[in-house]
Amino acid sequence: MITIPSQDFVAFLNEISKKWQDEWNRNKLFEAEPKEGKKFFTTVAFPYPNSPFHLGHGRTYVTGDVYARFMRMRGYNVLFPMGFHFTGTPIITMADDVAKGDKDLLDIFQNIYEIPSDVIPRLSDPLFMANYFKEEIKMAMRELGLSIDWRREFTTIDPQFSSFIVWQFSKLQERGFVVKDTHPVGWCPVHNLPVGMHDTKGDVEPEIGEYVVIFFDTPLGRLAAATLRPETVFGAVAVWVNPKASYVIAEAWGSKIIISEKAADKLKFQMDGVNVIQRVSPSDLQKMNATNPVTGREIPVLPADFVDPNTATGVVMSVPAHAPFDYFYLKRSRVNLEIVPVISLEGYSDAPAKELVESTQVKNDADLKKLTEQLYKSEYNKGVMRADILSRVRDQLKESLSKVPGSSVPEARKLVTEVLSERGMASKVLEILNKPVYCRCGNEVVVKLLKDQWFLDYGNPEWKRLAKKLLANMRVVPDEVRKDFEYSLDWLQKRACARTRGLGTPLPWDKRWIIESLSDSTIYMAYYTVAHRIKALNLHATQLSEEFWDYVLLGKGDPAKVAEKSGVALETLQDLRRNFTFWYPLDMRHSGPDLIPNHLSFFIFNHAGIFPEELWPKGVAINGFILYEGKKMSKSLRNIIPLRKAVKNYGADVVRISLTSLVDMATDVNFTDSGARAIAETLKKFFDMLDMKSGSRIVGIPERWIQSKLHRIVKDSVPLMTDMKFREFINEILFNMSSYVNEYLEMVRSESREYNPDVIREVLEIWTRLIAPFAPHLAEEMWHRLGHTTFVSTEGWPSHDESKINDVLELEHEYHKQLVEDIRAILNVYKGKPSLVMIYVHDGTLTPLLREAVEIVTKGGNLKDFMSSKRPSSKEEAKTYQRLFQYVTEMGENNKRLALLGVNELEVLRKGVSYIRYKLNLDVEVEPFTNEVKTKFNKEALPLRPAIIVQ
RNA sequence: GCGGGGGUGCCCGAGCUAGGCCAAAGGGGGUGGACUGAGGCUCCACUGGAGUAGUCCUGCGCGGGUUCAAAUCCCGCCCCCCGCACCA
Repeated sequence: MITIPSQDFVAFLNEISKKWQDEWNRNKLFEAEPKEGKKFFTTVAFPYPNSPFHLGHGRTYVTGDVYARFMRMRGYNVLFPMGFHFTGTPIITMADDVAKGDKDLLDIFQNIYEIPSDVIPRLSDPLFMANYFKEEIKMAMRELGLSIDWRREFTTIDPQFSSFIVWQFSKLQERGFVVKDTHPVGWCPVHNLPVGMHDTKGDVEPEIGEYVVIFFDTPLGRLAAATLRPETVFGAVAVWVNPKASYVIAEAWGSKIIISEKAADKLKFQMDGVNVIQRVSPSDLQKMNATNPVTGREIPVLPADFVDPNTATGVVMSVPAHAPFDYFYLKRSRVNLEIVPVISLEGYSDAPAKELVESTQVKNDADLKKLTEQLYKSEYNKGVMRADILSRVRDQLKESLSKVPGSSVPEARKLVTEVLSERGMASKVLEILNKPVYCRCGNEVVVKLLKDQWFLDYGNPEWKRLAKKLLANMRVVPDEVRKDFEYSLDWLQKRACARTRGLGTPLPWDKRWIIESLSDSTIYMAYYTVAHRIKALNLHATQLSEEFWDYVLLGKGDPAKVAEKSGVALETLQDLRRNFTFWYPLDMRHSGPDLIPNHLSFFIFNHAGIFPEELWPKGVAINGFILYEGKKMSKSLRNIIPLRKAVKNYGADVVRISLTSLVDMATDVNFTDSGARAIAETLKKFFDMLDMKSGSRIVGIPERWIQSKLHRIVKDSVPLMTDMKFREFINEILFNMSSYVNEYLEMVRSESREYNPDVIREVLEIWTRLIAPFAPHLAEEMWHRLGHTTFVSTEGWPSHDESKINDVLELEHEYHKQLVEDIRAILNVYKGKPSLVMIYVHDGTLTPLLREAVEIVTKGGNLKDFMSSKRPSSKEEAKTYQRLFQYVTEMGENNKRLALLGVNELEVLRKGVSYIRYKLNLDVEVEPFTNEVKTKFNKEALPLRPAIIVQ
């Protein structure tokens, strides 16, 4: 006996995992080279090494590996490579944080990831960090048993890879997909650098929004009022300024304008030529009137504390009919102004702001803010522009604004903005919407309009068309996410493709810029096909010119000339070309759903824009995220489980199954300790079956039954696995198969004999191969213990023996089980000590009739169809038919199929008596149903529903 | 707001595109039992309610509707999660 106690099973798993990983490695099992036969090229998005892997990272990699291993066993020449993404700023930011001694980060590195204390200080060097975590992640991948061809590993800052990226951008440039434009970004005025989410305090993404600025003329200059609701300008009856803030008269937008001093400072980041002429006090402003540019009326300038001088222009127009703030403060300052309604809203009076403020107990600005949100929302969605506003409009605007009355708020907003902007009466200013956002250095982030920024123009109609075509021909697993891709491809517009800092490749034609990380990771799968050769041949980046890549990747140019020019041997060039064309196109790419709107969409665009159609990727597979004990893993919850730790605690195979196969692909999976243990226990059960070597060689009903179950599973396995229905598959081969084995052993026991070791072996021979993609280490170990000397990882997928699938046998056994259930249900309510169970079987005279009824029901027919086919001759007969038909509609599928087979029920039952006796632990007798039985017990029997009498 | 996905029994999670095999798979947990020197192993039974008979009642977010029949189809409502850009 080699029984391994369960508590030691994990240790055992870890031991064999190491052993087989080494064996695979030694035998170069996963190093793929072009050869005759079908190929399968699969990739998973490469990791960004700014931390070790945690449990959440594992799912996609294992999912990809499971599929790779399955395809390998299906006879495909599988290439599964891996690289590392060094491009971008987060590594730099994180290294900075280490240097600064960021407490939270150090705590996580020390106490969660258990990074040695002598290593931590060295992580302040970004390159050290990237390389350190790269190795760490590689270890995790190896320990998980990923079947990767490691010869092809690279990082995105390898000079050779950079040459590839340079080539990529040249191609995009040639096609006109790279354009120059201005672009607003969050900006730190002290750093003088763009600020993204990773650079802010609390990791907030600065949201940039647009305010419309409407100019109200005054004797001193144009008061620039900023608003998110320009359509309400018809009802602007005053202009607010903050009495405590300082204002300036400045040159901007080609005229003299009045804005807050702070606004003037920030405006300089958005346009050239902003010039402060002089300060002006709020009290001076209040002495003047301003002209509403739309109505032409003179309106007062009034003080209000709620106006934030630091937001937009620091000047606000006052629309008391629709802005609760405006109404409230006008009323409080006892200014009596006309309230001009602009929007009509069902369920409200003319001036909804007034109505809301007066019907609510407004205590502070927070209350007003709530009311404002409520009102803005309903007006935006349901409001209609009033007809009478046109009468207030000054003559020269009447015609161009004539379409405003009757239109919806969003339409009116667009129209008003357009009309006013065209006439120089309005402009726009950008502002951080979720302000204040602070840079890590402590300064408040502002909006800067970057000029001469480089973009990939994903809005280019021709490019979009190609991308959509690619998607249409691509396999998407699961199919539900195809919609997300369609939406994303449609929505993408210009996207900045270069940054001013971070690791990566300089833009070939403008070296001040570094190609940004989501732009240099779109077609890198192509690089894998030759990466190992470039390394082995020690090719230098300078040799890898545009012509070189043109030939290798596109077959363009004369190889002899390219060889001469680059110094790369002709045969080498041709070999590289062969490698590329052999593996490309990519067959499958695995990723999480977070990459759909960005990386995966760019992956589609760039392939579509650079490669000919026959080299476009064939498929993507998306899997959900990971929860740990029902919760999202997060720094704040401190529930991050390092992947390597999980592998150590549960065993690689257990983690692999837990991450990939407990739920459907698209749903988030919940990793729990109890779930992982359940998987380990079940795996162990199969492992322990290796010891079941002695017994009887009888092949009876139980043997034929379990063989039928086994081969049916094998038969269903290929479609399930091909569709990546891993949950269903694991459910079948792990949990169901295990209970089939139990059932088999019970069936054997009920015959008072031993199991058949040959059958157990047959189960294990097949099972080991079926589980191999999921639990490759255990499968390998068992495969060898079964006496094989090959690797199960490269064995063929098992095929089923159709002759062993026996429907009738399975149906009959289900029938026996159903009967046991029925009897148990009776015993449940039976008072007294049962000693004997009598089963009286229907005589079979109704069987042909039953079959006809089942046939009709199966075809979707109803009682009428049945009656008209039978034409009963008496009322009595009709009643029998009706009852029988009713019975059939309520029958289970199993019995229906038995009915169609027209089996002899008495015989079937006799075959099962010993099983039923065994399960109930009671004496059971089977007899034909007779009239005497009927009168004695007042019981009926129907076909497939014998009368049961408990005594 | 726009777009996508959900709300199922103590918990997790299938099923709902093709309505009847659904009191609703599977796993976890719980209760009882078998095995055992012992068990945290394994196996068996039970795990909505009622019941001296294989049944009946209630039930799959809430409220309606279609149908002989609805977790599954239709309408309305409530709630939750994710993405919305220059960031990996």
